[in-house]
Amino acid sequence: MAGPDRKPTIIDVARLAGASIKTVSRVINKERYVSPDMQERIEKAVAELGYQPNMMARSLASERSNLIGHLYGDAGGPYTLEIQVGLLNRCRAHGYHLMIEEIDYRSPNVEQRASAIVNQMRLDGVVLTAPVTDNPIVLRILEDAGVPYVRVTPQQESETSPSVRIDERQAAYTLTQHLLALGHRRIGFIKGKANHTATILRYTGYCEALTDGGVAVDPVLVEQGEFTYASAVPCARRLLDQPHRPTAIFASNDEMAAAVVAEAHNRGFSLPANLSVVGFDDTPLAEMMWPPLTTVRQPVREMAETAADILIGLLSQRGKVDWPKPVPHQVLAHTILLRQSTSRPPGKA
Amino acid sequence: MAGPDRKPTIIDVARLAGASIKTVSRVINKERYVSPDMQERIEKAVAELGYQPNMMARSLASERSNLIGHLYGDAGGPYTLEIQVGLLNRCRAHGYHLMIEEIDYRSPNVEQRASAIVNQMRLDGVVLTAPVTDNPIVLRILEDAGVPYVRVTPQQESETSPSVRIDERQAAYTLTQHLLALGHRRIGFIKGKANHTATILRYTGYCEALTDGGVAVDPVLVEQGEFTYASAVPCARRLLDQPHRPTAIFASNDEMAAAVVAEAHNRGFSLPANLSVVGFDDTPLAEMMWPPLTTVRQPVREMAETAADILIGLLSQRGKVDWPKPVPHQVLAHTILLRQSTSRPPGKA
DNA sequence: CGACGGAATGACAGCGGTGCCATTTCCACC
DNA sequence: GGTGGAAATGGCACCGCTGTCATTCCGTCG
Repeated sequence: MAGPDRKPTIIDVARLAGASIKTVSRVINKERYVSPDMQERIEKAVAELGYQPNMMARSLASERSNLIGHLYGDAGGPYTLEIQVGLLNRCRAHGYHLMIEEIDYRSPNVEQRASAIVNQMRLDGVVLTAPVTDNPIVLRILEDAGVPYVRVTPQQESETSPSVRIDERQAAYTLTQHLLALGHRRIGFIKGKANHTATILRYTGYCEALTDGGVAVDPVLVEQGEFTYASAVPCARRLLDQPHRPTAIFASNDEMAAAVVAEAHNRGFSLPANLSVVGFDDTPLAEMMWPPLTTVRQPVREMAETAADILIGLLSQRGKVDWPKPVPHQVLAHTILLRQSTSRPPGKA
Repeated sequence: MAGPDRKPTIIDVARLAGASIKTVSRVINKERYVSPDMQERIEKAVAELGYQPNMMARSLASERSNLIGHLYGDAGGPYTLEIQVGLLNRCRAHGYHLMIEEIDYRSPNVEQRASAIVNQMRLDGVVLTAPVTDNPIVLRILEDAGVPYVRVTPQQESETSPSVRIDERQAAYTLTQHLLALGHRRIGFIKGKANHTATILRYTGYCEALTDGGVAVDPVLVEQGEFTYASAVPCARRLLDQPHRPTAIFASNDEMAAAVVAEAHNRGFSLPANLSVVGFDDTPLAEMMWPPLTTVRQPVREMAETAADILIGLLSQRGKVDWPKPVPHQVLAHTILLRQSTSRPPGKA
């Protein structure tokens, strides 16, 4: 109980176990060439002292920080949170710690900030989520610093870094087909934020499904939103107030779908009888709203876990060449969730 | 362009600027006693080399990690995310980095894990959110390690650590009063997870308001939920299927309120005409559902920012006694948000 | 004019580990 | 019995920075 007040160091352990610090280090790091006897003595000493290796010292000496960073752009949403949960799961399992950094990708000093994050903290690896995934400055900094990174993004697969995604185009295609199959012909669409890759892919899927189904894409039925509830309200209004209004609306994410639903309720429509609505993402909101929303589930958590696995897998074999060729790309399965916000269009019972 | 390949160190800067590394260190740390001339030379050298101090080395030498941890229990929800956004804001502003760690407070090795997090990473300070705030093991470890922490929790204020909260009892009281003022007399209540402090306080506020308003608390109208949508579904059913059913329902959080709303819709009720519903927290869901939910807004982000401020404020004056006496406790203002899920009870127009 | 105090700078020893390179011990094998 | 090599251990420099304690260089003051 007496003993020195400060935290025990490896030296204390070595002394107590009657070994050299180097040998203690070996035990801590599970290296080979330690006799069972010695190992036991050292482990006992560690336990007795409650010794915990100092990460800082470890990192300094070994050039490995055991830190993984999550760089993301828009603070918000359940998406980011799910990503973190997934990352955390894997980090914990593999002895890494997670450092999260929001980065304003529009700000003029992204460069400075990204560089500070990466270089000062000496992150071992980084996971990027949209829209940071598309920022060339950030990517360059990571490349320059030689920090491996994995991107979680629906974007075009790249030669230089691994990525994890679902097939967003296909998902949107299938979801649109579902509406067509129900008999809808006038299907409104609310796009996401301009320039986001997801926006483009989801819209493409919608267009292709219509075309393949023999329905022309009508620009009057396409609105530009920004992935937020508020942004979708005016879109929903314009769509619903048209004289010849759509019988179904495909919103590019669940939040915007919620806005459509709210506007429909406001007008006294009964859903889905008067109007079918579908969203995208399957955020918690989707099943909490009324009627529960037909949408497509993106396995966000699994995607994050996969990203972490790829990253950690690489880190563990560092010293090799940069990336295995070809660079790994994972496409995870999505799920179309048919809930109660869709039905046959009015008059086509 | 040529130059050494490795990242520049303080030594390179010193050499280039013709100064000692100690002086460079002074400039980096904005210490006093550096001549303007010297300062300029060094800053120029730093810029030229793109020098970034190595946090690991810094931490090791200075015994300060510039790391703040967020320890939380239940992965989920917009709450955790908002907290992180708030913390991140402050961390960024003050040069700290945020390390997030989920900790399973029920697991048998909480102790080991909490200790590992705190001691290995040498966190400078920690912010706790419920329900980790109430875990004596974790608290003890923090105390033992001498790591200052701030709790974001409605719980009883403690002598030993600062806290940030809103007056949950009062908020619930006011919200209940609102329902009473509208003319409701049979007001159902769905409690949160047992043993959570918030659960108790919200329920207490409800009971007190009823009593003060001359209405007896009817146990038939009180259900036990767990703060989740799913847990509230059966509660809502029991409440709504009673022969003499309540005209209003107070759910202990927004998610559970959403469940009530969904069940009401299922029964073809029109809201709020047939049933008033209120929630608690003002999660994004509250304004995205239909009808938009009357609830009480907890300024979660500000609470996190306040917690961070308290913590950082303390860290900056380290070397003093532990905590200033008395330990700071902040109570932030909540806001009752009257939206469209409440109205006079049927028949009392 | 010498003493003295503050400003400006530097030397050097750690902080607590790991990497690299001995060194010692112990066998197996010829 | 000599020898080569793997197993087991230790010594020590060093990772990149800060804390502590000189040291130098003034300007001021009695």
